[in-house]
Amino acid sequence: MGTNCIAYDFEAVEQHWHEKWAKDRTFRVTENSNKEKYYVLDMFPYPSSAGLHIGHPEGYTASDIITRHKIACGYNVLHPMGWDAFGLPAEQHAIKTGVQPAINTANNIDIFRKQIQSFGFAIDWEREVNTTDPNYFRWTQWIFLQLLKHGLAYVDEKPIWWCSELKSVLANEEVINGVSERGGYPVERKNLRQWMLKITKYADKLLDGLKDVDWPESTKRQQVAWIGKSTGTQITFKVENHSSSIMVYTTRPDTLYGATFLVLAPEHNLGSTIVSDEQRAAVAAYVEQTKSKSDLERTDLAKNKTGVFTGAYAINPVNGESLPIWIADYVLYSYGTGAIMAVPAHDDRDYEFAKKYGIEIRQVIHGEDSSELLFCGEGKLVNSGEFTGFGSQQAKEAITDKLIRLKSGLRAINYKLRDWLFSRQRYWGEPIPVVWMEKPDYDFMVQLNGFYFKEFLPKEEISYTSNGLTFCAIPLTSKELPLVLPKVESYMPSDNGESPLAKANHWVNVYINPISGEIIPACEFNAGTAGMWIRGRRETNTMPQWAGSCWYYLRYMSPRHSSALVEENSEKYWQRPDMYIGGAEHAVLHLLYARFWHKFLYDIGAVSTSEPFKKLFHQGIILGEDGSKMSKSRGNVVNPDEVIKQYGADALRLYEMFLGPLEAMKPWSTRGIEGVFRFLKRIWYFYIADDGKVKIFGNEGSQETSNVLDDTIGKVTQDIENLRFNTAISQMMICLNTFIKEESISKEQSIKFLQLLAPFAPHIAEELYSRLDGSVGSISFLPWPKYCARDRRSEVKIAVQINGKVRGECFVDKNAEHDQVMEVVRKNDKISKFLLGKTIEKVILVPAKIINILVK
RNA sequence: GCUCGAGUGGCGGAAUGGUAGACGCUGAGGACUUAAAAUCCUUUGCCCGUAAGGGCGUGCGGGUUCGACUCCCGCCUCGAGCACCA
Repeated sequence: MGTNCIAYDFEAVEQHWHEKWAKDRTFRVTENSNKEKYYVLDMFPYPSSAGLHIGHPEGYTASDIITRHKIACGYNVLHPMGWDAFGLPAEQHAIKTGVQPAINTANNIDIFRKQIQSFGFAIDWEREVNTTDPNYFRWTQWIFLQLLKHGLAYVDEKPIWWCSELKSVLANEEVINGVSERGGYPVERKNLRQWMLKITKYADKLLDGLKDVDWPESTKRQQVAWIGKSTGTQITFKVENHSSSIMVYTTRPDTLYGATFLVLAPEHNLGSTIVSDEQRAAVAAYVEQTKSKSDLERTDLAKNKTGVFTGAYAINPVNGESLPIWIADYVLYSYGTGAIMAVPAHDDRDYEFAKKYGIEIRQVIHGEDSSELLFCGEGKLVNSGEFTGFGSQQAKEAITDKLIRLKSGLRAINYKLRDWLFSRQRYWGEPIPVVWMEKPDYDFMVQLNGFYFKEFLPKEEISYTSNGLTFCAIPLTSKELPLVLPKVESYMPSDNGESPLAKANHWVNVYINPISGEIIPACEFNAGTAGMWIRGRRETNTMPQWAGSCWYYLRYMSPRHSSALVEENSEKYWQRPDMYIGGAEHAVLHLLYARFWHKFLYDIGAVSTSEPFKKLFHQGIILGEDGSKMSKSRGNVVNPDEVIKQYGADALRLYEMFLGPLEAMKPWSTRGIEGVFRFLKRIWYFYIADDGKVKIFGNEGSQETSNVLDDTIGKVTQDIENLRFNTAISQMMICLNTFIKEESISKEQSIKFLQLLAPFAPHIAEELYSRLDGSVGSISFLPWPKYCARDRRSEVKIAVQINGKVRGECFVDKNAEHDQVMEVVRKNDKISKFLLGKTIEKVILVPAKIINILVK
C-alpha cells in the first residue's frame, strides 16, 4: 500500500517508496533467469567532496527510464552503480588535512550514495562496486599482471609529459593543447622511467572494432583520429660523403621528384653526426634553443617556422639529386622516423619553410586547375622522369615499387597512437604489484627449480639501469593480491618524480624467498632468518585513475566473486552492457582504454565478447540559468538536493528529461521546473479526490480518451526506444489534458497512463497505482501497454492549398478521392472564393493530409 | 587551418518533403478570494487593419519541387573535436 496523504506530498510519497523498494529488494536481479537479459550501464561517478552535481542525474535518469521500460517489456535488467574512487582530489584533500584518503573517500561515497538513492533509480544496490576496495583492485592488479605476462607492459625511459603543478607524469591523452587535462596546468617534457602499456599493439583491433558498435559517429571519428593510422612509404636517403643514411616516412611518394630538401627533428641523433664543420656551431645552438622551448611554444609558433642547415646533403634514390639536409622543429621526433622529405610545392608546411629560407620549390603534380604555386591535392605527375603522366594513386604504387627494387624503400604504416603511460607518482591509486631485483639475483632466481613467482613472469625480462646497476621486475602472484597501500606519513609527492610511497621504507624494502614466495619487510629481516632470501624493492608508482574504470562493468556481473574478476556463468549471461550512457568528455580517454583492456581480456579468454560497449550514448551538459557552464565562481550552480527538497525527485527527473534532447547542451530554468511540477500536481488531483480517496473510474472511457491514450502509448514507447524523452513527456501532457477535459476514463486506462509515466516519475506512478489497485505488486512489473495501430477515424481533416498557399481546411472521408474532396472544397465558401473565375490546371492530393489545387 | 554538428517566437524546444511554432515557460486579460498564494478559463510569431481579412516569416543568397525548417549549391555565425602526424 501507499501513503495516506491527501495533497501531493511528494516528500512522504518518495520516502515511502524508497523504503518499500529497499525492503522488498524490488530491483534486485540475478543471473538465474530464463528471461532475456538487458544491461544498462551508467558511467560511474567519481565521488567528489562537492557532492552530486545537477548534471549527474541527467544520464542516470535516462538510463533509469530505459531500465524500467525494459523491465516492463519483460527483460531481466541489470542496472548497477558504483564508485570510481581513486584519484587526485582525495589525495589533495589528504595533503591539506592529513585525513587518510581512504576515510575521506568512504565519507564521500556515503554522501553520493544517499544523494543518488534519493532519485529512486531502479538500481540493484547489492551490486555496488568501489575501485578502491581491495577486493576490487586485486583484479585490477591481476589484469595488469596478465598484461605484463603477455609482454604488453614494459618500463621505458623516454621523454614523457611531466606536470610540475600536479607533480606527476601524464599520458598523451591527458595533455590537451599543451596543458594538463585536469586543472589546465602547463606540462613539460622530462626523461623519467615509466611503466607503459602496449596499446599500440591493439591499434588495428581498436580501429576495426569500431565498425561493430552502435556509437555516436563523432565519438568513433575521434577515436579513429586519435589512433591516426596512415599508410605510406619509408624511403632511405644516403648521406653524401658519409656512411649514414636517413629514413623518412611519407604518405606522398608520388611527390618524390619534387623533394628539394630533407628535414630532421632537432632530437634526431643523426643531426650531430652528419653536420659539416662550418655548420656545427649553428646546429648546436639551434638544437639547444629548441630544447628550451616548451611544446606549447613549439606548436604555437607553427606559423613562423625556424630551422638550420646542416651543411650535409642526401641523395634522392630515384634521380640521384643532391638534397640539402636541414634541422627544424616543425618536424616531430615522435612520429614516423623523425625525419621527412620536404616537397615545398605540394605541402604547405614545407612551402612556408622553403619560402622563408629560399629553397627551390619544384612542381611535380598538376591538379585540375593548378596555376597556384602550392598545391596539396592529388593530380597528374609532371617533371617526374619515367612517372611523368601518371596519376597520384598509380604513381604512389609505382614509385614505391621502384624504391623497393632499389632497396631504398618499403611500404609502411604509421599510427599517431602512442603507448599508454601507465604509472603515476601518486599515493591514492592501485599499487603496481611488482618487486625490483638486481639483475644477477633475478637471473639466479628464475632458473631455480621450484621458483615461486612464475605465474606472471614475462618471457622477456623487464629491466632498467640506474647508476650502473640493472634491475629486473618480479611480478607478484595471484596469492599476494591484493597488494594494499601502506599507511604513510606524508601524501606529498616529490618534485623529482618520486611517488609518496617511496618514503614508506617498511613497505618498499623487502626480502623475498624465491622458493616459498614469502615476502618480509627488510626491517624485520636479520642474518639469522632461515632460508634463501633476496633483497628487493617494491615498485612505488601507482596506476592511473583510468585503470579501475577499464573493467568495472564486468565486476557488476558478479561483484562478490572471489576466484576470478568475473564469474564465468554471469559473464556468459550478461555478456556486456547493451546501453552505455555517459559524457562525451571520455571519447578517447576512458572509452579507448577500456576497449583496449576488454580486447586483451577477450584474447586471453577472460571474457566472451570482443567489444565492451555495444551501444553508447552521450548525454549533453546542463548549463546554468544564464546559459554558461555551471561554476562556483559564476554562482550559477544548481544543487540537486535543494531542488528535490522543493519539488521532489519525480519533478527533477521529469524536468531534466523535458528540458530538450538528451544529447543537447541546455540551460537550466527554475521556471521550467515549475511547469513539470504543475503537471505532476495535475496528475495527482486527477486521480485523488479532495478527501484524499482515489477516484473511482468506470469501465469504459470515451472515444477521445481511448484515441489519445493509444497515441500516447505509441509515441512514448517509440520515444523511449530512441531516447527522445522530451517529446514523450509532451505527449503524456497532451494525454492528461485530454483526460481532464473529457472527464471519463476507464480504470484500465487510468492504470495504463500511470505505467507510461512510471519510468519517468516512478514514485507518483507507484503511489497512485497502489491506491487504485490495492495490490502489493510494483507497477514496474506490469507488462508494458500495447499500442493498437487501428484506423479509428473515418473522417479526417485535410488542409487545402491554392497554388501552394494554405487557404483553409475541410473534413473528408479518409479514403476520399480527388473528386470527392473537390466537391467538399467547392461547397466551402471561404475556400472556393479563391477559385472563382480561375481555371484549375492540376490537383495534387495527399490522402488524409493535404490537397493542393493549382489554378490560373 | 582541417573535420564534424547546429542556427526555428520573448525563452527551452516540436515538426526530417505535406496546415511551421506541438508541449512547457513567460507575458496579457479574466474567474475564484476580504486579499495573496495555489488553481482554473481565454489569449500570446511579426506587420497592416476597429474588425472581417490580408501580407510576411525557420541565419543569408540561389536552386530543385505542385509544395522546402526538411533535399542540392554557395556564403555567414556559433559550438565541438583535431591541430606542424609529413
